[in-house]
Amino acid sequence: MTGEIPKSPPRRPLTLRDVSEASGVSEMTVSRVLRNRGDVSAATRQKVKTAAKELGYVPNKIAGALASQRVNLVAVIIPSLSNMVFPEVMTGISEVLDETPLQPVVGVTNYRPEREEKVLYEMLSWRPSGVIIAGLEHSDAAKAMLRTAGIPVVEIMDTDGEAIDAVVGISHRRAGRKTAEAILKAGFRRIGFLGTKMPLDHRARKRFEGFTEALAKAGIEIADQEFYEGGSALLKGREMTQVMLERTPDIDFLYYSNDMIGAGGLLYCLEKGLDVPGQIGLAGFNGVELLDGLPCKLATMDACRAEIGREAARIIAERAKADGDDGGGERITLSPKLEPGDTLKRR
Amino acid sequence: MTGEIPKSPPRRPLTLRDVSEASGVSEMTVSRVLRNRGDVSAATRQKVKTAAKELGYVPNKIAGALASQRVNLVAVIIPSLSNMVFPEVMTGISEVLDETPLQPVVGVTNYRPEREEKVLYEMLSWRPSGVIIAGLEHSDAAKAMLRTAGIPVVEIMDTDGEAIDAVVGISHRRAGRKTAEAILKAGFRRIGFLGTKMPLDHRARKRFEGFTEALAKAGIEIADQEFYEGGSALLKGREMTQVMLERTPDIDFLYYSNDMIGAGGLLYCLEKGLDVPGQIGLAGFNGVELLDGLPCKLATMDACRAEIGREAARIIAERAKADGDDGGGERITLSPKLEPGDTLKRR
DNA sequence: CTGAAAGCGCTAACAC
DNA sequence: GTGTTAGCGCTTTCAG
Repeated sequence: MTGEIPKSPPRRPLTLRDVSEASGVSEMTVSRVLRNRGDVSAATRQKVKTAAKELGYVPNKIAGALASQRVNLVAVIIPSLSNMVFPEVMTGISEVLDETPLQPVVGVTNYRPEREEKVLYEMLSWRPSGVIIAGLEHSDAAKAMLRTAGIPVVEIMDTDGEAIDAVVGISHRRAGRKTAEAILKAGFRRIGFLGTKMPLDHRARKRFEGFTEALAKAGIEIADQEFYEGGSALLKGREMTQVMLERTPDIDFLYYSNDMIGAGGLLYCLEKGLDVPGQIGLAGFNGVELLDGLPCKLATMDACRAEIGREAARIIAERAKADGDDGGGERITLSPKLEPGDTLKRR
Repeated sequence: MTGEIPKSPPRRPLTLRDVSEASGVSEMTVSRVLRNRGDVSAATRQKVKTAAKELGYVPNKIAGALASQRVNLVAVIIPSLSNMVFPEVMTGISEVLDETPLQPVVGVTNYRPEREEKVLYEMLSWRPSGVIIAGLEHSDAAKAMLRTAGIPVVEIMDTDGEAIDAVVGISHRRAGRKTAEAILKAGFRRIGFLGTKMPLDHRARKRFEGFTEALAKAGIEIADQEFYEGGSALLKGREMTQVMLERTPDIDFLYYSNDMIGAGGLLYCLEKGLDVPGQIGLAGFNGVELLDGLPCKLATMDACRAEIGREAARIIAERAKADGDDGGGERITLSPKLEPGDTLKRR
């Protein structure tokens, strides 16, 4: 396509040696300058820096990592980027790692265990300094890899279960329970559940279990339930709500497994002119920012996403600094607050 | 904290040599088996595979990459994860790269050039097989790095400007222009603009420029404008809309620089009982899925996000396979379609 | 089909 | 302060 190459760009990437020759300083000293390591006289330091900049030298971290047996990468393995939850976790992680030499590298599993296993294998083969991974449920092979990797592992989001090493999260069972208790206390009795079909979203499942368990304790059963898969969550929330209200007209509360479908349901109820929460109450889960812009505030429970990211990163950073000679097995359980908004309190 | 280590996990990660000794096969042959390279007898192949699995060997890609001078990583550099747009681009990229040995690695710049420069430097130091980077505006240093890296570079999202190598995107100037033309054609005349304050979001700026340019051609000026920064976009859209409607009551159209604030504005107008689009028309930009769940469909223009990701990945993948001996400089301009929805056509 | 030798580009550990 | 010498764990190349 293109005729001839204009200015021939160096086909071979530059090496330390090139900088060494250009500056008349030994490779070793160049290396020292570029890493701010050891004492180098201001004069040579300057010479080297100039030469490196002029050549446009970019160090080869591959060689550096192999020689030093140190990789400043943290593997972050999450199920998805497309709901607002994981980007916020990432924000928390970056916030902390930005203060350190560590750098996050993200892998996405799409909630599929085989995929998780593969992504994990791939990332571990780069010998990262630590792993932050969503959830406590992993294939046996994945668990084995994490255990034998010999690096800090922080499982995040969920604390209901056995951890491999450290954990930072909330109890989703408890979150479900607390929400149910608040709903009952507000006087609602005919309660419907709306959620994702995903059998692999263990956290949604645990919330559901905690929820039904608390209802059962009060002698109440879910009055109706509806699940969805794919598509626009807002639209699905709207549609499922319509279906449920038509199928079970005497229902007086709708618990959504996430805020997005909850928001869709809320918009639907409002459009239909239903009295919220007089006639029907609603609650979601996550505490997404989006809710602030809705006509009325959906009850929700903040999942502490940024905080979880920050804590997980802090654990990795501390252990990376301590270089393995300290403990491990930290367990941090955050307590999500129920935010009743305008859709839960019966007036 | 922990007492004594239970089963001592191998402090030293396993090497090819460990597998070699365990299987009684030379390192070289083990390497061949593990990479499916060259001919190896079924018998030894089996021996090696078993040994590797039993030991839980994970190859060291650092050493592999250094030796082979090949890294199957693609650097993807984007401004943000927290609006729906880049996650969708990522989806497109993954979709294509999943069929190849290449793997995307994401870096986030938060719309800051210094940050972009640093992230780019960091990623290039891992010697990736290609770079996909958002936008055409980069610091001189960043441009120099991209040019001298000697790997395929695809700049995405935007085609209004000079490219370093390949480009895949839409013309945001044209998008702004087309939207303005449609608005004028529908009969609106007192038009307000609402957007982000970010001076560094060049694509939003170009849309704005194209928009005002098309209006000017019809002898019309923006009647009012309002900008925001940070916070919940939905809420900001609502607030800005209120401000503008109060300040400029005779306004008859609101053009939002993104769908999220547009959705907030739409909800506000609907709540106020305004006749949309009879009394006031609205339009956003991006074509986010969320709009499907709104009470009425906001006019928008699809930014072809997934498609852009797919095309960019395809270019990198093809050139990686061709190993540099082919062209470069591809230029793909996608044409976003205006989706008039329910808020643009005057009835 | 299998193995031995020679690096990949850098840094740790010592000399000077 | 600065230079020298060995590798890091793998793959390339070339011999059997």
